[in-house]
Amino acid sequence: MDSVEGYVRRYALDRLLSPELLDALGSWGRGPGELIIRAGDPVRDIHFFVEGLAKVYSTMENGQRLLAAFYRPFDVFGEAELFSPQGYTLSVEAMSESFCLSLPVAAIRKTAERNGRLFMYLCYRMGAKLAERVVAESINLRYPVESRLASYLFAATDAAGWILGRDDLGEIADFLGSSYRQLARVVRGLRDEGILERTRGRIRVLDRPRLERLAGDLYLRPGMQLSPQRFLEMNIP
Amino acid sequence: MDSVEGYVRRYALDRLLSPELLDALGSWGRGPGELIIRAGDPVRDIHFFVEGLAKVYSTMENGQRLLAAFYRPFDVFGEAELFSPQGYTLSVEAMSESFCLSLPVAAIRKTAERNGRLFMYLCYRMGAKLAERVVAESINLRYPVESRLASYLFAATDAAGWILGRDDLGEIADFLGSSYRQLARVVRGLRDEGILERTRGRIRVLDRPRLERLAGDLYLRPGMQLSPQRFLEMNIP
DNA sequence: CATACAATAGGCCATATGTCCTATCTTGCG
DNA sequence: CGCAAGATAGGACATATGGCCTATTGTATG
Repeated sequence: MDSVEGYVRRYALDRLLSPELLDALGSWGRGPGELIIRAGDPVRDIHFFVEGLAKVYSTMENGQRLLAAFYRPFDVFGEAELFSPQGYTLSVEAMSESFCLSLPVAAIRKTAERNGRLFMYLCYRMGAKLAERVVAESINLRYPVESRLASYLFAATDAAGWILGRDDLGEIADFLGSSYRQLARVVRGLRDEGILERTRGRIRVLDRPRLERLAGDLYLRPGMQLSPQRFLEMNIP
Repeated sequence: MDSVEGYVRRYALDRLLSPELLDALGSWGRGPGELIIRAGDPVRDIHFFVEGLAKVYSTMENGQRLLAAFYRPFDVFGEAELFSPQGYTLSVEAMSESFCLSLPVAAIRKTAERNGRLFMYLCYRMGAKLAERVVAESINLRYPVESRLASYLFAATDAAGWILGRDDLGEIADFLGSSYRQLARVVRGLRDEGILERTRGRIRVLDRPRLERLAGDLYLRPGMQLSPQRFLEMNIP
């Protein structure tokens, strides 16, 4: 973990934000399992995600959830709701020790005229997120639960194969839009094939390469994303 | 159909765009079944959709498609790819006589510093589209083909119940992420219940209220969208 | 340690959907 | 008119998935 100034430098936020906005930056951390954003809460800030691993999901009226994506730094949360009076659409949950810089929406609105670069970056980032959603949607709809579980495990396990965060099978079924029953079947199938093992109720991935081949390449498509610095270099003459 | 100036006035584009960008506006129309945007084409313009009905879909490597949304004026197409070097992500197809104003990306980049309002509006619109995608995704994943077909028909039929555009059952199955076989079964079910009829291969909706109840409320959620004018009024002091 | 509760494991059956195949129907064209 | 290509209708069967239920295991708590 670094200081606010350290993160500002690391991600060139001083080239993205006007001085007033730099002054308005707050900062805070969350531990595994804690919420960074709760869907439905009023939108007071947008958040720059600078440290950790987070998952993003929606919650339907009946309480069912659906995993949207995993995010790693650098990224932005809550920007989609910048002009929405409805509150946050998605919940964001830390899966490891995480750290954010927050920027009050009120400050953004007040200084909008002087922060064209921020809006350009947000346009870039939201455009990319839209494209990601389309890919994820196609895959979610057409691939079996096995592929979706493989994607989930591929993105959400550490090097030793243990799942990050504290989700049990029920939670994972929920996130994947599957039933507990079906997920249990699929887990057994993967276990029988030696791709993972279950020790005291915990899932551990044994054969990461094979898991990747099963995964529909859903989450965490790597390297497609520009930091603010690279974005500015490529788009501001 | 109106003149470019007429549309500019109608949607207050002169308050959204700098004079250089207003001058750079082009215009063109498309008939039913014609493409407004072809996925993969290089991104030369963003498009303001001012007249007609259009559907937006993605195409996967294997040729399968997936319907993303139906759009009516006012809306923007191609803005998600404004900063993307990858070409358009989605295809947009006119379903009725349609008309667009196009704005060259090169002109936007050149005048970016003077067009903060455009970027703000695009942030607003993309944020809303992201939220829509999340809702559509949950519904697509958890609702049966029957609901998705109901949504499709609800959004894509005229007052007399005839389907707009020239899609046959095969195309619709493709768009809904279903098989032809399953879609045919579902169509028969709806026909047996008197919700629609089939005359010489054409589908016609008979009982729109019942169809709406079946639909997962997927496409065309109404009234949630601000024109540029209303957006500016609410967000620019 | 004993109990209670939550999570896991898996049987059983119904439904939704996909794949393959064949017959019928439409439509454009010679 | 009569044929050929494409679209539609539907049977037969396999797979994916969901819902319900029961037994077992793990864990927290008194």
